[in-house]
Amino acid sequence: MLKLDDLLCFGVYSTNHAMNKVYSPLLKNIGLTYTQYLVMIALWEKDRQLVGEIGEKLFLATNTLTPLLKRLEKNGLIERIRSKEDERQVTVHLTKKGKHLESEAICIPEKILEATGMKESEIEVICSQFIQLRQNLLGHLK
Amino acid sequence: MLKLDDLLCFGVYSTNHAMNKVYSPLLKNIGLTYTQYLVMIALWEKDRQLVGEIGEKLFLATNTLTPLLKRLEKNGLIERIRSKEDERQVTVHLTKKGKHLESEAICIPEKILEATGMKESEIEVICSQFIQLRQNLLGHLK
DNA sequence: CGCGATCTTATCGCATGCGATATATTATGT
DNA sequence: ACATAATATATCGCATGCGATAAGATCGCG
Repeated sequence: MLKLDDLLCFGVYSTNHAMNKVYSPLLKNIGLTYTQYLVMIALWEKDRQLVGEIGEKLFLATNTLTPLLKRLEKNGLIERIRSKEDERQVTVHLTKKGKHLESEAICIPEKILEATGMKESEIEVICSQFIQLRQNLLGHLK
Repeated sequence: MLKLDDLLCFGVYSTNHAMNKVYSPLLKNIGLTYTQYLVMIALWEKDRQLVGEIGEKLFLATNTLTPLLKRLEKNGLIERIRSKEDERQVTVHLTKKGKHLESEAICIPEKILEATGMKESEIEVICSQFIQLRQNLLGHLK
């Protein structure tokens, strides 16, 4: 018989939800949704990226990203500029406001760490297990 | 500096996505979405549950569940019946078609196990760590 | 050169999730 | 008994995710 609590997928699913619930109030303070936060982190790491580059890092396609990026643009955090060399491509870059937001976001990870109730060393182990599992799953799809 | 790959949350988020990608074709065969699958598992475990009971197990509120349950009802897998003793409550129970669907779903977990590329013993350890993390996060919210 | 294949982004429809609010019913305190 | 609070479900609006498809630009091959 199928049991909910025995399913790895439900462990991942429900943990993801819990993570979102913890992030939600923190991100609300800086006016971002969770996915928008991930996009901003990608851009803080490296400014001026193509839509496709961002998608590759976040495992998201343009059907999710294009509307999301338009909302970030409307909020004045990024700009989307279609490339002149190759007009298929759209480069995303941070505005001054978008760059400045990083200083407000920088305190979030420690609050999350606290909420996990785990030591940093434990987190590292669990995180690498997640990544391993993710790679196995994605590898199996090919 | 914030780095995407160091964030536990992104590990959970992206693994959840990968899990969904693996499940998607399997669930399409039996005509369920992933969340619908979770609801059905809850009902296969125990038929006749209140909307609220299902929500508690899946960590979902009625704003998600009510429309989802209506779709399952429209597809003939469940019935929703408002209780006569307490007319605030709605009991969800499986139809014959809904019960029968379990036999088609029963083969899914082994396919998922294969896709994880891990041994069952490993899965158990990882899964319990996820659940521990989830409990910590949820406990921190109170 | 020309034209079909490929690439890059955008659009559409549907199903979650969830904060906020509404509605109806039951419980409670005086 | 009756006003009020608490409970259970439903509705609404918005932001993802994603399969399918479209639109436009570039590439590649004959």
